[in-house]
Amino acid sequence: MPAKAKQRPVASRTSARAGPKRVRRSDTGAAEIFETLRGRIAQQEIPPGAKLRETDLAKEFSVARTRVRVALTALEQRGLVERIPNRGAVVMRLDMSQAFHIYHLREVLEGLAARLATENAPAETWRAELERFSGPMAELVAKGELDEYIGHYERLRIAIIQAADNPVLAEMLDIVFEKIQVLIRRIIILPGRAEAGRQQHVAMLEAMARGDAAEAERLRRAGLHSARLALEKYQRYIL
Amino acid sequence: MPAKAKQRPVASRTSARAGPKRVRRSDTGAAEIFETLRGRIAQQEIPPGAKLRETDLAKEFSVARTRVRVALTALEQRGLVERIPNRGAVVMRLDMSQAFHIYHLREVLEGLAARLATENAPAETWRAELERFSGPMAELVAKGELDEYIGHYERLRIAIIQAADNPVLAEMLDIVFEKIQVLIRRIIILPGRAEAGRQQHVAMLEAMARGDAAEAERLRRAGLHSARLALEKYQRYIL
DNA sequence: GTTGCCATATGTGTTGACATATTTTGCGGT
DNA sequence: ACCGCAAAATATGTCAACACATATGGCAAC
Repeated sequence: MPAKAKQRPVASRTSARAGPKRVRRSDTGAAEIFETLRGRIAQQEIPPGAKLRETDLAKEFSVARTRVRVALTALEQRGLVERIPNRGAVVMRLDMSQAFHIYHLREVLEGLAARLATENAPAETWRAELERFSGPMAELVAKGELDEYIGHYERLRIAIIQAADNPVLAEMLDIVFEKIQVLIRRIIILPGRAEAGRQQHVAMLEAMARGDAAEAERLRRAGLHSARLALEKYQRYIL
Repeated sequence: MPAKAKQRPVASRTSARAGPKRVRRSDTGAAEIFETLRGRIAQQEIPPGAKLRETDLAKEFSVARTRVRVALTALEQRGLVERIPNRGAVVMRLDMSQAFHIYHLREVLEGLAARLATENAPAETWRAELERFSGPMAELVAKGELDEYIGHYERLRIAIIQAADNPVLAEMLDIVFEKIQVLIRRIIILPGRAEAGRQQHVAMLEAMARGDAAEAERLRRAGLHSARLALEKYQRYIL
């Protein structure tokens, strides 16, 4: 029974990755490369369609190409890059149909997370968040302070997933989230979307604060459903 | 510039893997090793806790160790094996808590699949399956012909996922399914479970045949919920 | 000036040897 | 007999060179 050694030496880039950083990897060092590239891809530091050359990456990270290769294999398995034989790895492009597919998934996965979180955590847990979303957040929205808004949004999302206490679910949400991270910023700026999302979160948090797990799930799903409809309506302005 | 069509030799294997066999791989040949090992692990041909030695596998498949390594990396990413530095890869053991976590996921994922399938496919699609589950299948259950029962069960599940037409969802269901494949056989033999499952499928198919997507989702979720309860009740007899 | 072909260059895929960590074996002491 | 320690054996991790496929650029023909 090997106790897992905590290792996360470098990598802290500008990126404020919030999700569960624990990724099943063992190959020494390759994990860092994987994480770094994953972050860059998720934030479109490396744009979709860009080629990732093994030799370049090997030089940049000062490692042998083998490790880069392992990292690329991992990225490929996660669906972040596509590897074409003898031609290299290109960053996956997110088309609209896939975005919808992912939103359907988010709907049920985050709904489940909300339900489990409500069931597992004491109801008081959500009081503070509820007040934040009721009061201060409304101002942030009104003032258009979207960065801070997104920050709180993210924190709540993480808290819910942690409270849900289901590692398999957490991993899957991580996989879908890293693919659409960039989309979220574009959806939030859609007309009325930020305020709508805030109100939906307030409603959900009220259900959670009173321990109504089924209703929390229903409301979370409804929220993401409406986000998907907004995406559909304004898709020409987004992608 | 002529676009070259890439054709990949489809590895037909003895194992009757039913799920979407399309796995994002590019490294030549490693895909076959991956698929083979995946099948063996899913069916417990290789038991949980067993060590997978790279050198042995390399000899068995007559390939260099590198390719085995790539395959093992893929298996690791899928959560089928755990790689311990300098000690090798061992087949993941499924403990009860993880089984419950996965069942929670199945509940929402297959529920979503049922809903989408109902929305996408014409209602008549499900007539034949409905009749099969209403009539012949009842006899199979009564006679204890569980192999054939499971076969039809599987076919329907695949058909629903295909009709749902959501590749991301299909992939995730594949990931969770390969982990608990063996559990399903053990659950089905629990007292009254086979017949209960059959009736639940009939109810769901009726909803699907009348195009009631929301109800189909609800019923599928209810079915898997009760399966999870059975698993919980009889867990001492299963693991 | 444009098109098709061939040589060169770049980058990926593969291999085998080497380095390092772990497990096993064997020996001697208590 | 039983432990402990050390050395051999075994298996994994790493690397650098080689083989092969694809893209690039120049040159000749029209």
